[in-house]
Amino acid sequence: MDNCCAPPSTELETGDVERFAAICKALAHPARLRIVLHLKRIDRCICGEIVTVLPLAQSTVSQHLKILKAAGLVKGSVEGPRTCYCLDGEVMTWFKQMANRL
Amino acid sequence: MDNCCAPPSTELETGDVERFAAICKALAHPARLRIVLHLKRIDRCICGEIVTVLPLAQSTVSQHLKILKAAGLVKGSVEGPRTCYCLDGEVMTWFKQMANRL
DNA sequence: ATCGTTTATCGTCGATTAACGATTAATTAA
DNA sequence: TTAATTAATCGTTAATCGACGATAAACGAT
Repeated sequence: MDNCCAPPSTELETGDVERFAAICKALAHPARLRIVLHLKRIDRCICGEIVTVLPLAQSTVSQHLKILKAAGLVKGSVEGPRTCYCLDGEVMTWFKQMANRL
Repeated sequence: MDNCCAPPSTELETGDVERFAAICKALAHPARLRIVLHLKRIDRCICGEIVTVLPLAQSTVSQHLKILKAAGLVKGSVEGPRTCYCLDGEVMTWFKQMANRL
């Protein structure tokens, strides 16, 4: 209505709102946040290692990883009997940019 | 363990993780995100106006505002029979800073 | 082919969330 | 004082979440 020529901070698209909310939802649990922070620190690791770090059952950790993956924050690649997880840098960056527009 | 002298991005405190997760939870609903965006645009407004903007019942909007207030993102001041809401800039800033550390 | 390791999925349970209408409380206007 | 306006709270309902143990699936090693 008035910021027709504002370059840095235009209004968020409708789809962006939904996606940002979905990512927030994935990050809204302390255990999942810790998983993300752990993956940031060590870059990549398998599910089993996360299980040793968190006070949660293996199935619960697997569930949290599934949620993070569904939100796009995390990528998983099967390597033999194990699965290696890492952050998706692009999605992380997108999230931060959106957060900065709030 | 190795970043003993890294100035910009030290590890998050335990309490910070909890708080960040709690704020994410508050932002994890599209309606609440829209409320935050609306408050950013118009700076401050009463509950009734938000009701006209969102396709939700008055009681539902009031609940969402309560959740945003509990998370610290929003402040409300009673002005006669109505309540005026606005964002808490400091909390918003804290959230963005934490997000940038992910 | 079988065993051990690792991870994902299933089923269950209690707790929490989201939404609504109805009601109550607070305040202004008539 | 009464009526109208505005917002918060209550009570209910269906749906979702979070956690777990048990089980199944995938794979490497023997």
